[in-house]
Amino acid sequence: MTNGVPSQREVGSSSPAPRNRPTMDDVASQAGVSRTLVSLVLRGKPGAGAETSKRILRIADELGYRPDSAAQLLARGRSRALGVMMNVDQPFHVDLIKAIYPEAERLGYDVLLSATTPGRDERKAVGALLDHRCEALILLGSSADAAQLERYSAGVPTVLVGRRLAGAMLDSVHTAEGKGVRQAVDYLVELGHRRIVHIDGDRESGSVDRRRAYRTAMRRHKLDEFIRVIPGHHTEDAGIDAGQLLLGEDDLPTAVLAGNDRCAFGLIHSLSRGGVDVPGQVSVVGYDDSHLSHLSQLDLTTVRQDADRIGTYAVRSAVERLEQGGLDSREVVLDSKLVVRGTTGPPRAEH
Amino acid sequence: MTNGVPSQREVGSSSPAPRNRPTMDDVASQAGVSRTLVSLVLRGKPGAGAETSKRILRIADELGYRPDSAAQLLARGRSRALGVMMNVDQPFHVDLIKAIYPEAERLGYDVLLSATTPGRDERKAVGALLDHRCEALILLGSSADAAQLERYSAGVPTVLVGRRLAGAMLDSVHTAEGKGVRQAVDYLVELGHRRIVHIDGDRESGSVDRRRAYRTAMRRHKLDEFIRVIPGHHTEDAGIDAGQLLLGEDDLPTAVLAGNDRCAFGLIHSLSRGGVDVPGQVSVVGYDDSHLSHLSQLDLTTVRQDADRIGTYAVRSAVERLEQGGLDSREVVLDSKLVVRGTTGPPRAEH
DNA sequence: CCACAACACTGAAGCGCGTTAGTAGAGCGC
DNA sequence: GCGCTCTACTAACGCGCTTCAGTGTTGTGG
Repeated sequence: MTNGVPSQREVGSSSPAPRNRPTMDDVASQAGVSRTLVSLVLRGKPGAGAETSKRILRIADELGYRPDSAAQLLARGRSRALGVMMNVDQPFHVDLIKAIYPEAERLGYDVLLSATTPGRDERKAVGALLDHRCEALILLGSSADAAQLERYSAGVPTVLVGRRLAGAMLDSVHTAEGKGVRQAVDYLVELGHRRIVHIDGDRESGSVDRRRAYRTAMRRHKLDEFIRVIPGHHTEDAGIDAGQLLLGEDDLPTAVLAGNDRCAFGLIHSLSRGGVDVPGQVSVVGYDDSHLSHLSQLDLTTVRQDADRIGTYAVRSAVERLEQGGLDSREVVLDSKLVVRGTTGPPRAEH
Repeated sequence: MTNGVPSQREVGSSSPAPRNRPTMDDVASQAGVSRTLVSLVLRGKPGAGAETSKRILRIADELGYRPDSAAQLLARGRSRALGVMMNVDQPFHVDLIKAIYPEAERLGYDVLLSATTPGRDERKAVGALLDHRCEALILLGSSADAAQLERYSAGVPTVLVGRRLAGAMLDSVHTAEGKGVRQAVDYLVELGHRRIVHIDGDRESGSVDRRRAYRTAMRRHKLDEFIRVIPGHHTEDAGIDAGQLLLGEDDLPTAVLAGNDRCAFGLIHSLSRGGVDVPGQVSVVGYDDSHLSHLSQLDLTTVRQDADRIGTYAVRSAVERLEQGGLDSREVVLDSKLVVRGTTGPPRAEH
């Protein structure tokens, strides 16, 4: 059994289970009442006698009855479900999810998760959510174009998380990317850095703003001539590639602003392998403060986004829009700030 | 706008959108045919004329019609959806998800994701899946007890991933934990290690087997007296705690077998901070080979589980059970093997 | 010219529930 | 005894879809 066909063994035989899930009618007939009454009792509406109520509840429990959400949806015309699209290997999205669940539950909504993966693009992921009649869409790190987003938004309230869309007709929640990046640049400049490079995140969420903020901040410090953006992505691989690129050049920058933490990890990895000390020779700053950045010897200096608040506000936006049918699209901008850890330091002495 | 109330600005006004999603009836009346026919055409069943077919398809497209999966489920009595429970911050689960989606799609099934988080336990997560009438359950890293699992399994085919349940009446897919651990121990012993400690994963998936395999392997090498299991979890924090514990003792072991990669990261982190060199003074082995282990200077020696194959087999198990109604519960055991990288080396010379 | 099949299509029932309108009976005041 | 209000309950419709059992029309062979 090296690496060929997996072994399979029979381990007993499962019950010839009935596999029939009980319906409301089952509960009703068991209790000797009408289905309507069961429905009332189960939803806590008034109108049933105390005795009967208790009996119905007991029987429902005994039978293991669970309301069928599909039927509920159909009957009441709404699903009470929020659809959340995430990129399953963006640790920051994971942090967001953790904040989204409790807030949704608090407000009485279900959460439907749909992940993009290599091979499962946004359209598919969102399509799945729509098919299940989510009442609102929360898109984490969408890279869809404006037209596409408008289309979603026309059908169902849509909240864009982690990205801003100029003049769009949909809600968005994101951090003040500009501020975080500016802080990072200010800090590096203060340490004495001038040759500060930025690895960007292509079309991924927040990238545009971070790129622009980087340029602006550099200019404010009169460092126009040192502005340099290396095209990248929000992945470790992109960081590695950027590292290789830099290693192949004559002259390393003294500091790098990565597109996000993952990219920073990859970069540090390849720099270290290339014999370059971080932060001795090159300082590295990440973005997100995903929980990995605190750990391992990485100890990454990064720009913190408050996932809890972002997630919470995203849910609230969606729900408010749903329940108050507000007409104005809203942009929630949360604060972001630099967290200084161990991957940054004064620039090396230039040779 | 430091860290107080987030700024909110109005950014325009959304369309007073109709927000009415088109139904089959809409398509039917537009096309001047019956709903039945629309249903047939949209599902590619024969029985409609070529012209009419084309027209219906065109109109459905123009209207942006999407079948309502709730109604479909109700009507045809099955959801064609697999429910997957995952722990959102277990990177290994993420790898599994990536394999599950395509295989499910290939077999014509939807995937419903439900995450456990701190504050959202397994019951809740599985409950949500059941409410949506998933036809089968795929549980990644469940730590539910046997009784609970039996209960799930009685209602709907259930596949347990990453864990084995002795004599249970449900399918399971996992790696040969024993083999991986044995390889790791063999390797360490071969390098000359004797004081090999194991940090376990409490009740988390695979832990029991790994713990037992560790003990067995140690005994086979006549290292009974060095057997030591430190209670832990599959998290970085547990690794950090274990590291602190070890640092506080007189005598460090020469090698540690962590419960999984995350735990290994935490351990390495705290050892490094404590001035202990890895692998110079202590060798560390992880478990999972989650994609992080290749990266950063960690370069973790670990036991590889083939996420692709595990995910694929999990889906196949569920679907086969669903479609062939097989009666025997089956256990799929996949191979696992040690991947040697940079966190292991010969033991330090004992003082 | 009739029987019969093949084709293109339709009507109606029903999935499990929520909801609206309604009923039957008890209690009460006068 | 009448009208009234309450309480405790039920019948029936419809959500959007699939499916089963047809219906009507055309073509074919004898």
